Amino acid sequence: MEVVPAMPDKKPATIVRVSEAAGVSTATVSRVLHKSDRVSAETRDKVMAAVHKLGYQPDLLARQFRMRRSFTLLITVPDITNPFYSEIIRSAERTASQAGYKVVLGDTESDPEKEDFLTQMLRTKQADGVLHLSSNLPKSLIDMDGKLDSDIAFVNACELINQPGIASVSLDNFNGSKQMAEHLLSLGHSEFALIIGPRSSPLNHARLDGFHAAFTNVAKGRRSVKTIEGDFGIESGAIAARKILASQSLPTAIYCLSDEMALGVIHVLHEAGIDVPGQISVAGFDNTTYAAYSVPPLTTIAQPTWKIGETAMKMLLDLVEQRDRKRDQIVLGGELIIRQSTGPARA
Amino acid sequence: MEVVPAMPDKKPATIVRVSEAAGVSTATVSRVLHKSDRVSAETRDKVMAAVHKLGYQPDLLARQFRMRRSFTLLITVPDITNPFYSEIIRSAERTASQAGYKVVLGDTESDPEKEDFLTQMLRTKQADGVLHLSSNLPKSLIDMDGKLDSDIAFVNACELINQPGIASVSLDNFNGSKQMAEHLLSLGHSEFALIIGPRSSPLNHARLDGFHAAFTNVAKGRRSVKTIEGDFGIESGAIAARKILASQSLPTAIYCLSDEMALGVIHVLHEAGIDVPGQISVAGFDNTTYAAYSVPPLTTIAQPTWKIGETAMKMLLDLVEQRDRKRDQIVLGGELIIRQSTGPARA
DNA sequence: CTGAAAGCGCTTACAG
DNA sequence: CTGAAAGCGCTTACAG
Repeated sequence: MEVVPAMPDKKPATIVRVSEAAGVSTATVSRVLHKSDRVSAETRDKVMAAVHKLGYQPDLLARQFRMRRSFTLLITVPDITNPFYSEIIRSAERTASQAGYKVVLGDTESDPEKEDFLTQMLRTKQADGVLHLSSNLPKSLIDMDGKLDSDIAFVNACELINQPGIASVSLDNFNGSKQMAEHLLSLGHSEFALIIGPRSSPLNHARLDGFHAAFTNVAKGRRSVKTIEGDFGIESGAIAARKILASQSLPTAIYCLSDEMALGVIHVLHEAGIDVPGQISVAGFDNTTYAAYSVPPLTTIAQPTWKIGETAMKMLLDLVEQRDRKRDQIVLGGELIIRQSTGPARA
Repeated sequence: MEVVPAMPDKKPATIVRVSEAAGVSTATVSRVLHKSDRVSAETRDKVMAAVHKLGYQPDLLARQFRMRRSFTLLITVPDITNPFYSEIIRSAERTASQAGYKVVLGDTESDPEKEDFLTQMLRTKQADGVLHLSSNLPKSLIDMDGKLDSDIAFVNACELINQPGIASVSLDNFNGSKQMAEHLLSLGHSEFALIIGPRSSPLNHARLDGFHAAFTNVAKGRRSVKTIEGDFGIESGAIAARKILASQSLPTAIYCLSDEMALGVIHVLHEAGIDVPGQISVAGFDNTTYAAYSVPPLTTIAQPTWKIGETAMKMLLDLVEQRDRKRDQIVLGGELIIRQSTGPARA
């Protein structure tokens, strides 16, 4: 015969009911559940038995309220659609969840208003800290001297805010770009088109400086560099490529400051029947998954995305749990990955 | 002369301090802030003045606790790295935030354990509802009869759970796949390789059935279909392509049940010097951004990602706010997009 | 090792 | 239209 299960109470069990069932105080239940300090094994067993019997799930909203923190960390992402960020997010998320924190992803679409709206979560206590992947300092986190409020657990990564004293992890953009320029020069290129990100992004400067730093005095005289602005997205790369094709003389190499833009460029060149790298070499920056699978596979600068996400999140956790107030600025090295999209300059 | 700003209080203002400053009760402040019902204009002005003067930011953790909801919605994403989901997430997120809800993204990596862990958030009140993009029913949401707990605000999308009575929005996979098969047949193809997703995914069945339904009795006799399992990701497409190349006879068309896999296939064919579509046609499914920019551009079935995300999120909001308990199952049509990766079968 | 009790900052019947 | 007051479910000094 089947035993008909008793109709369970509609309301979920609370800590009070657990404490009654176990014959202890709510303080003891709380201690068993969260800090194993000084609870007798016997008491612990009684409590755990009651927890299981009642199917108790703590009301985390109450706990968060009481403890004045949400155990939630915010990541503000400029473009959730860009695979470069996906990997950073994934590693940051893993690091956070191992430490018992949830992650909220905010897709800002590079809009300062949205960044501002999202970072309000820190002021309203809905997030304990933020990993900010943008060079804009959100208004909502500024204190009266116009600087980042020092009470806020804030880590900046990838795109850096131009202000001292902010914890950050970023790539050595200068040297990454310099390596790429050296590679291109070694292949005999001298007529370049550069597709850069939005002018507002400080990234462009470091990468442009690195690029120019590669030219020796000899090379300087003969080079020509045409610069076009994109937004790091694939479509902007395609648009820029069409502009290049419409111009008088074609460059021998197109260097894009993101893989996405490079993918857009390769697409348009293929459409126009131009061989890559036979007629024009194309290079990117980031080494996203698609760079490796592109046709032809893309020469690029690999960012250590996994390490960036993990390092930045660890710094944030240190800040949140106040283990550390050092506010380090960490710069990681990039690596030149030579694939088939670059080759000797055409005669 | 500069006025030195007074040292502000360390602690943020509370509703009590606002009520004191405004000379009203906390009840009135709360009413002004959240429900405009029956508050005199005069009182409202006094309260708002106090709010601004003190720079009051409500403690949302307290509010959430008191109201027994978090105004947070969870989206469980099988693979945050797949651009197909990015668009769905973006539209769902916009819909939610317009309604005043935050969105938490959980990257499950198709792991039922992680799905289960994340959906615990509904039990602990950290999320008011979930948009679940997976065909696994999370253990933590099951009630005693082994079915989805009807108290949970749950909407299923894309990959569907095989159980009746669950609100969902999905694509007409059968007819999408059938259209693709008809396109391929019209080009004279008869030797096919099919790269499918993981066997555990019910999607495969609908798409396989649709594919086979396109064959007339006449065509049936002459066709050959070889099936290889992938995981919808780009690398699994590349691996499958290498298997195909290693086999005795090459198919005339490779139909992949995701664009990502198709991109992996095209990459490997290019590497092997095989012309697409001259020697082998390649087709995908999803119409992600990269499908359009692929070299050659990819023939695929467009999913209305924007509409899926928006519709699913609206259903979830209806459930959460109890406007609706209908639990509709919505099926949206796909669209065949013919690009240059498919062509006439080689002789 | 354990308990009694205060209190976190809100919202919401209830009463007027 | 407004106020006094209860109470949401926890955690944490404090005391023993």
